[in-house]
Amino acid sequence: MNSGISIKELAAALNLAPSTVSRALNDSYEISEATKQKVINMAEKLNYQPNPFARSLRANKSRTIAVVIPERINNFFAKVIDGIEEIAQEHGYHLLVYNTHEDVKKEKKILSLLQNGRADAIVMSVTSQTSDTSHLQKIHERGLPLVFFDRICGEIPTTKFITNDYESALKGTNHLIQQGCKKIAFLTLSKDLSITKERYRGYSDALKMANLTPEPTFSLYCKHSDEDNTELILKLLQSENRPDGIISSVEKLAISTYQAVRKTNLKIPYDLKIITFSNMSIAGILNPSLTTITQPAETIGQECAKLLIKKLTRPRQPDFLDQIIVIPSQIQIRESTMAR
Amino acid sequence: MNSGISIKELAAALNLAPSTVSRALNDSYEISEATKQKVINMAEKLNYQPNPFARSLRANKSRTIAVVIPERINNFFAKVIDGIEEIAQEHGYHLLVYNTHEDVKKEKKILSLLQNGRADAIVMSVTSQTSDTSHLQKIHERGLPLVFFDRICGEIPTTKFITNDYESALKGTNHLIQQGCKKIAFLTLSKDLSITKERYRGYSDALKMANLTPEPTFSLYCKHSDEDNTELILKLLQSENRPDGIISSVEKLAISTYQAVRKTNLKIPYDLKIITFSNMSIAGILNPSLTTITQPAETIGQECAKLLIKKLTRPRQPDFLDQIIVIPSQIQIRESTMAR
DNA sequence: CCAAAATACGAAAACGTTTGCGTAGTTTGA
DNA sequence: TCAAACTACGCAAACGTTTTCGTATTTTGG
Repeated sequence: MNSGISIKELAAALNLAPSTVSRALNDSYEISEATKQKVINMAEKLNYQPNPFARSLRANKSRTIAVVIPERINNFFAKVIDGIEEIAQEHGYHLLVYNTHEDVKKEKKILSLLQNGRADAIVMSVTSQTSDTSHLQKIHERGLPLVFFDRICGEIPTTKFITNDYESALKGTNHLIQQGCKKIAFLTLSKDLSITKERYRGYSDALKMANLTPEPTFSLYCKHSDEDNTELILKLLQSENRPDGIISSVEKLAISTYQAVRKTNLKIPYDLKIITFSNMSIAGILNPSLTTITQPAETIGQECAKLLIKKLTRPRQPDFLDQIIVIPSQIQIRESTMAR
Repeated sequence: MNSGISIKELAAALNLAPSTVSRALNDSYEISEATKQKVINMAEKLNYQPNPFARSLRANKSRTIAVVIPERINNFFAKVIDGIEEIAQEHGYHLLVYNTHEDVKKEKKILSLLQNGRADAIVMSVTSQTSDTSHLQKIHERGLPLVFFDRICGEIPTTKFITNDYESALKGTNHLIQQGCKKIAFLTLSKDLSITKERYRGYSDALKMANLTPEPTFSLYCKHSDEDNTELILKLLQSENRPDGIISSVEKLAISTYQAVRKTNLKIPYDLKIITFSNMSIAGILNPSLTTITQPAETIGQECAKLLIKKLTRPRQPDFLDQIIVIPSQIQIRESTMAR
């Protein structure tokens, strides 16, 4: 299989002890320059590659970060991972990536697997089903560095990275109001999600500030397949007292809304305006083009990774502060929220 | 850090030898049922988690598969990884995922890192820059199981999984011809890519069969940013002898085409018809909706993983055959290729 | 009833690193 | 000049598993 040579064989080829070779390769001050050069040259010549598992076993470090996301076919999460990977690679760290598929059972299973030290740290965004957080608590209590992003878990005292969910939702809703909307609906995945709560707060406060009352039926909690969501939204659009504006908490519900609108006689933005949290690059070529609240995905990933790397690579770092770091989104206004 | 208990401590708690505990946990026939139960119960009670690095070191296996892709923000690759992960998880395998960002230098660096046995196998899709394949050859010669999908490397004698690129491109081009196109352009990334060659062959043969001649200027090789691509396509569309049909080898060039068309007076499908290889779920809500050749992404991932797992989990498996396994795409006809 | 086989477990080595400790040989310092 | 310090390296243990080999005890069989 992995027929590489070991440090013993390398040492034998040099008539040196393995310990000397190890120190030479690790640039120890105890080894003379001459010897170091010899070792390095021979290592190059024989293509010596240190066995990562022996290293990990010895050092109790894996140089690996686990990333746990609820969805892979998602521009936001993909970009976050790109950001994490960028920083991780700079420091020689590898990424184990796990997709929970929005399934809390899978999330628990995966976190359980990660208890054994396979990864030095975990960066994750929880499932829309995650309300019981004992599995997360267990990981944190075990001392495994854990940070959250986007869909965070408030109960765990660690650092979380999010965008300005409240403010963006407030601004987004305000934008709809300014464009003339009176009956604004809020689309999201699950009540349990941190982002749902914050974004709903922003939505709700914006309505109140405009002396509009948030109707209960205008908050749509979608959990199922894209088809089911489209159906739900269609029903809302066909109801007697239909909304004239929509703010969507996640990208795919905006897509479902476009799908649903196609089955009606409604026209965006004339009969219905819509704004969504989204990292779609193609929002601009939808017809009508889609107004988005663009989350700083890569930056979030980079910041997560930077924090982890700092903790993992420097000696005696303190535990992560129980804090929420906010990186603001940018609203891109397009046709879907044009005033008539 | 990872303050779990070791098998020694577990053995001590049971007044047994570590070897006995190990055998008990691995359900060895040499251990009595009574002892097995005791061990299992105590392991549960003390939350014993075997150290994966000790195992890997001992067994020279990592239970890890490396996935190397050129782009993460891409529905096709995301779905393939989902497929790989599904099968891998069923067999207790973990996924290290690397994004080369279409950069062959990064590809080389990553493959170099993978030489040390960190992963038991590699499944990858090469960069659009990959023409020299020595780094891939080296991995293969080292005996590390390696399979390719989609963007394959013909020089390496191993198993490759692709879709019916030639046939799909042929059918897709034929479809354009049937819908009335006379001047059909072909968009792709790089001449070096396997998929480019096959899909171009299909495109070219379809033209010949219809007594049309493929014009050199109608083959667009895009390498740069989305903006540059849009510019390139725009120039093509504004040229004197502009195409009336486009078949795009990759999703994002179809998107760029939509972007470019927006800057002209052309109307899809009246002035220009377009079909593309794509795994976008939202092809249907583009305006006009986009005719696609949908690759069986999940299946490709699953098949890659199945093949690898078979080799990794069964004793004395032969090396992968030097063969290409074809899983057909499905053409979904939508508005973008409607006849006038 | 006793040799042979089967059962159930333990001791120790091995996987490939890194590192604490020991030590020749050399250099330093008063 | 001679003890002290330093230089440059080797020995061996340790990380946590799994597995080979060995063996005491029990069971089987003729």
